[in-house]
Amino acid sequence: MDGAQGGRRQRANGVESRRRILDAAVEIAGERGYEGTSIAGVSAKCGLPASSIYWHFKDKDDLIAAVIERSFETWLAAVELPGEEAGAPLERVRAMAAQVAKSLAAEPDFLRLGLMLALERRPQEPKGRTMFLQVRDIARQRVADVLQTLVPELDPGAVDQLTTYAVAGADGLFVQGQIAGDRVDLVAMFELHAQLVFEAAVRMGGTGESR
Amino acid sequence: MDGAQGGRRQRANGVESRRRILDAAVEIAGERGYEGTSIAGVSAKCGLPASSIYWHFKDKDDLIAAVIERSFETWLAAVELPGEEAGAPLERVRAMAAQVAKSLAAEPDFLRLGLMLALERRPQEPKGRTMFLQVRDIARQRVADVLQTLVPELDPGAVDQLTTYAVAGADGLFVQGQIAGDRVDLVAMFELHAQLVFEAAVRMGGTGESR
DNA sequence: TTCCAATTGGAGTGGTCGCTACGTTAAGCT
DNA sequence: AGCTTAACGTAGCGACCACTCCAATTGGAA
Repeated sequence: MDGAQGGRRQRANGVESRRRILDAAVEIAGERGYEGTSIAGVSAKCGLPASSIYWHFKDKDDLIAAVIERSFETWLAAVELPGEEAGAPLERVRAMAAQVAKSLAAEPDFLRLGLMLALERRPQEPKGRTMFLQVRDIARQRVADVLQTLVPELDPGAVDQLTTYAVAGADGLFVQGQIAGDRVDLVAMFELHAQLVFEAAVRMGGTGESR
Repeated sequence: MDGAQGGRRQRANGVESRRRILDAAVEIAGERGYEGTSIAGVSAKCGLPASSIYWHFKDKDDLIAAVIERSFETWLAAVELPGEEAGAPLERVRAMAAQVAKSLAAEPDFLRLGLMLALERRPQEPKGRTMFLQVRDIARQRVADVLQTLVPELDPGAVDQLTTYAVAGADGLFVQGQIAGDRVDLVAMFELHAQLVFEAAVRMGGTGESR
C-alpha cells in the first residue's frame, strides 16, 4: 500500500516511528473504536507529534486502515504456527480450531477492531472497514479450503454454507471471549465448534444434498 | 428505571419527546457507535434542542443506556410473537431459531449497538455496556431454560457450555448478516445452528439414548 | 563541506464536542 | 387569577477534534 519503495533507503527513524504510531493506534482503537481513536491520543501514547503521524499517514482513515492491515498480518502469523498434521481428520480439525482460538486470545486486536468497524453503518464507509472485510475473506477462503479438502464429497453450495457457519461461529465465540474474559474456555469452545461443523459436513457429504 | 410515576400526570409532549429522542439516538448509535453519537446529531434528527435531551437524560452515557434498554424491549417483543408449540422437538427448536433470526433482522438495533459496546474496552465502562450485558443475560437464561426443558438429561455444566455456544453462534450469525446484508440466508443459518446444538445436546445428554 | 530530503517540533486553524445557564412558554392545580 | 412545574429555546462555555503550516533538525549523497 505504502510500503518501502526500491530506489531510496529509509532513514532508520522512519520505519521505527511508523511502527510506534501503529502500536499506539492499535491499542487505542481496540479500546475505543474508530471515533474514539483521536490523533492527539495516539500522539501522546507513541511520543511523536501529530505532524509526524500525518507525515506517515494521509489521514485518520488511512491510519486506521493501516492498523487493520498490520494487525491482520500479526494475527495470521500467529495462526500459522506449525500444527501437527497427523491423526484422524476429526482430531486434526479440533487441533486447528484450538490453534485459532489460542492465536485469537494472543492477538485479539485484529478481530476486535475489525468487528467493531464491521458493525458500524456509516453513510460513507471508512477504509478500515473495507480493509477488514477484504482480509477477512482471505481467512474465510482458508476455512473453505480445509473443508473442501477434508470432505471432498461436499458440493460447493454446502461448502459455502458451512464455511459461513464456521466463520460466524468463530466470530461469536471470540466475542463471547471478549465479554466473559477468561471465565469461558475459548479453546474448548472452538474445539466443540470445529467438531460440530465437521460432523455436519460429513453428514451432508454422505447423503449428497445440503437441504 | 425512570418510567411513569403514579401521582402526577405527564404532559403529553413529555413522553412523546422522549420517544423521539430515543428514536433518533438508536438510529445514529446503531450507525456510528458510542463516540460517533453526538448530542448535536441526535438533536438535529429529532428536532428538539440539546437542552431538551439533557432534561430527559442525565448525560450522554445515560442516553445510550436508555437506548440499549428500550431497543432490547422492542426486540424482545418481536421475538415473543406466538410460535407454534406443536411438532417434534427438533422442529420446534428450528422454528424457535427461525423466529429469533426474523426478529433480529427486523429489529437489529439492540444487538448491533450492544455488540459494538461489548467489544469496546474503555478504562471506565459506559453504563450502556453494563446495561447490554445485563439484559443479554436475560436472553441467555431463556436459551438455557429451553435447552434444559428439551433435554432434561443434561447436567448443568453441559447446559452452560451449550448455552454459551448457542448464544455465541447466534451473535456470530447476526454479525455475518450485518456484514453480508441479504446475501446470506439468516433464517436457514439459524435453523442449521439450532439443529446442530440440539443434536449435540441429545448426544451429550443421552448415555444410552438413540437420537 | 555543502546540499537535499526525510522527519520532527510546536504552534495554531476552524470546527465540533458534551454540557450548562437561564429565560420563555404553557398546562394543571387551587 | 395566581402559582407551580414540565418542557422548550437560545446562547455560549471550555475542551477537544482532525488537520495544517512552517521552521528546526538530521543523516546520507555529492
